[in-house]
Amino acid sequence: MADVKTNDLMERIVSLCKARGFVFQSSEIYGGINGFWDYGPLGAELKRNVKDQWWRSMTQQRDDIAGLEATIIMSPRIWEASGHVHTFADMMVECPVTKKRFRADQVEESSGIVYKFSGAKDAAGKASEEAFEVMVPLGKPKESALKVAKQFYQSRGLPAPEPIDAGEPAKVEKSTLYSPDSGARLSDPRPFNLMFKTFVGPIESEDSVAYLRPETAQAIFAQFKNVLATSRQKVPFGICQIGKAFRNEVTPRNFTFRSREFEQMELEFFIRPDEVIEAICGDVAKPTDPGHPGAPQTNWGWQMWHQYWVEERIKFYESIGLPRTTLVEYWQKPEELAHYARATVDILYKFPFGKKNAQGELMGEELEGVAARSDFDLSQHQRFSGKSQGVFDEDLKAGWAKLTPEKQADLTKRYYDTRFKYLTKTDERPDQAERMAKEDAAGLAKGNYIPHVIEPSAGVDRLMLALICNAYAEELAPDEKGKMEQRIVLKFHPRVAPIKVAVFPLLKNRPELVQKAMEVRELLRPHMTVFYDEGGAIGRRYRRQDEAGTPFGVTIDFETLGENGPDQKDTVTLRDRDTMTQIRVNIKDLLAVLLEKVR
RNA sequence: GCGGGUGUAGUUCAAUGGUAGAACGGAAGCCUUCCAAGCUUCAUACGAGGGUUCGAUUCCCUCUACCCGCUCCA
Repeated sequence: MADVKTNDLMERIVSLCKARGFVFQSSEIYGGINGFWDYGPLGAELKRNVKDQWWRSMTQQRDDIAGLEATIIMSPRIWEASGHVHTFADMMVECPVTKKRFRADQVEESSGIVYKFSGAKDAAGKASEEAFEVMVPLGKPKESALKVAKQFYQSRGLPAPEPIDAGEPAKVEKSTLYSPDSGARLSDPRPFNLMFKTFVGPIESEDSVAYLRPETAQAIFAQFKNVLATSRQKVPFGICQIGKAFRNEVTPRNFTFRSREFEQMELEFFIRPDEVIEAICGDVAKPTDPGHPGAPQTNWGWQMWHQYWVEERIKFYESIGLPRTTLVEYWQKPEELAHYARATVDILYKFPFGKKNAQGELMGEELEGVAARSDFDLSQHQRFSGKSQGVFDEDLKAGWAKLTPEKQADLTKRYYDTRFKYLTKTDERPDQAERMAKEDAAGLAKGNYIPHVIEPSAGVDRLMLALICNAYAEELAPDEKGKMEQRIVLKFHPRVAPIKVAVFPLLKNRPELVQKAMEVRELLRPHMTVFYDEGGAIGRRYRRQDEAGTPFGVTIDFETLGENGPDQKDTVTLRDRDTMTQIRVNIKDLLAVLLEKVR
C-alpha cells in the first residue's frame, strides 16, 4: 500500500466497520465518549469467535491449563501488591517544554535567575497570551532563557515567536517549581492515575475506594492457590482468563486500538525456577535455535518456556488468519523491560496506521506481550497478604535428597541471592530481607518454592482490528456484463468469520427455490451462523456477503430442483468468497463439506 | 495534556444567513436462470449547548467526538 494512502485506507476500513455493523462509537446519539467503542452484530460475532478460538486453544486443546473468570472489581490491596497504586497514585508535575513528568515530591531543588514572559507575538501576526517562566543557572545569559521560551511558544502554535518580557528577572534559591530538564516552570501537581476509581457501597469515602482492574492478570495470581488446590494441576501449569480491563489512557487513539475499556486474554503459565529444574534434572535446557522448541520437556528452564510460548502464540495468530509476514517478534531491550521482567517479547502486527522505520516499512504495533516475570507477582501477593504462595513439589524433595552437599549448597546460595535481590528491591529492610531470603532458600530442601511465571497477554480488541485490517481488500471483479468493477471483501479466516455461510434462492419469485433454500438454511443452522437472503439480484447478494466477510455462499437453483436433469438434482452451488469460484455440492454432503472448511 | 484539522442521511460528498441535494447503500414491489442489471415507491441528516440576528446548518463562543503531529501507554 502506497505511503500517502495509508490514512485513506484506515479511513475506508473505519467506514466499512460502521456501515456493515462491526464497530460503532459508544453512546453515539449523545455525541460519543472518548476511548469507548461498541461492537455491532458482525463485530460481536467476530469477537466471540476470536475469544472462543483462544479459549479452546488454551483449555480444551491441552490439559496443563485451567480457566478462571474473576471479578472486575477486587480488593484494592491487590493493586497495592501489584504496584499499580504505588506507581500511579502520586501527584505528578509536567515540564511544558519537554513534556516529561516528575513525581511532585521528587523534583530536584534548583537555584538561578527566573525570567518571566507574559506571552509572545509571531511575525505572521499570531499571538499567545499564555504566561511562561523559566529558570536559568546563575551566570547564564538571557538568551538561554529566551531559547526555552521560544520552544514553549512554538509548541503553542507560533512558528517564530517573540516572547514578551513580564517584569525584571528574579533570583530564586532552592526551588522545586522548575523543570530539571529545561528550567521551565512546571505544571501544577495533579494526580496521574490510569486506573478507574469507584466506590464500593453507597458511601463515597476513602475507605470504600476500589478500582476497575487495569489488567486481568492479577486475579489469576490472587486465585493461584485456589486453582492449584482444586484443578489437580501441578507446576508446570497455567491459568488463563478472558475479561474486561480498564485504563484511563491519556490519549485513546487509532480507532479501537487504544481504548479505555478493552478485553484481554491472558495466560499465566507457572514454571519451576531454574534452580529447582537443576536439582531435579541435573541440568537446565536453554534455547539453542530460534523457532518453536517442540513439546515441553521436564528440564526446560524459563528461557525455553518463554520461547515456547512466543512461538505458540504466533502459531495461534497464523491459525486464525494472520500471516507470519504481517507479524513482528520484538524483543524488548534491557532498558525497556519492567524491573521485574527477565525478558519480554512483543508480538506486533503491521497495522496501516503504525510507525514506520527509516526504509518506510511498517514496524508493527503491539498485539500481545509475552513476558517472563520471574516469581515477582506471587512473591508480592505473598508479602502483601501474608499468605504463602509457594508450592510443594515432591520431585524437588526427592531430587534434592540425592544431590551432593556441594550441589545443595550451590543451589541454595543461588536461590538465596535472587530472593535477596528481589526483597531488597521491593524496599524490605536488609536484615528482614536476609532473614526471609534464608527461609526461602531453606525451603528448597523440603520441596518448597514460589513458581516463576511466563505471561502471554493479548488484547482482544486489537486482535480484532488486526483481523479486520488484514482481511480488508479492494479488488477488481467482473460485473454482469464482464466489465471490471471494484469489489470490497473481508477475507476473514473461516474460523473467525462472523457469518460462515449465506444461503440464497437464485430467484425469489419461484416458491420452489425459496422453499428449498429455507430447507438448506434449517439444515445448516444448528451448526454454524447462517444468513438467508433473497433480496435483489444474486450478484448483489454475493457482494453484500463479501463485505461482511462471509466465506461461503450456497445458491439453490434450477439444477437443485432437477429441472436440468436428474444427475444435478439436489445439488447446490457453493461459492467461494475469495476466488469467486463455484462448485456443485450435493445437499447431503453440504454440512460435512462446510464444517470441514470452517473448523 | 499541547498544537492543527474535521463534524450535513447508513456511507461518501454538495449547497445555502430565509431550515437542505446527489451518488452509493437500505426497505417494499415488479422483473431477473450466478457476481452491486433495470423500473416504481418509500424512509433517513445539519454533533450538543449558548450568543449575534426578524430569522443560524451557515457567523461567533463553549463543550463534545473523530483524524493528524507531539505526549502518554505503568
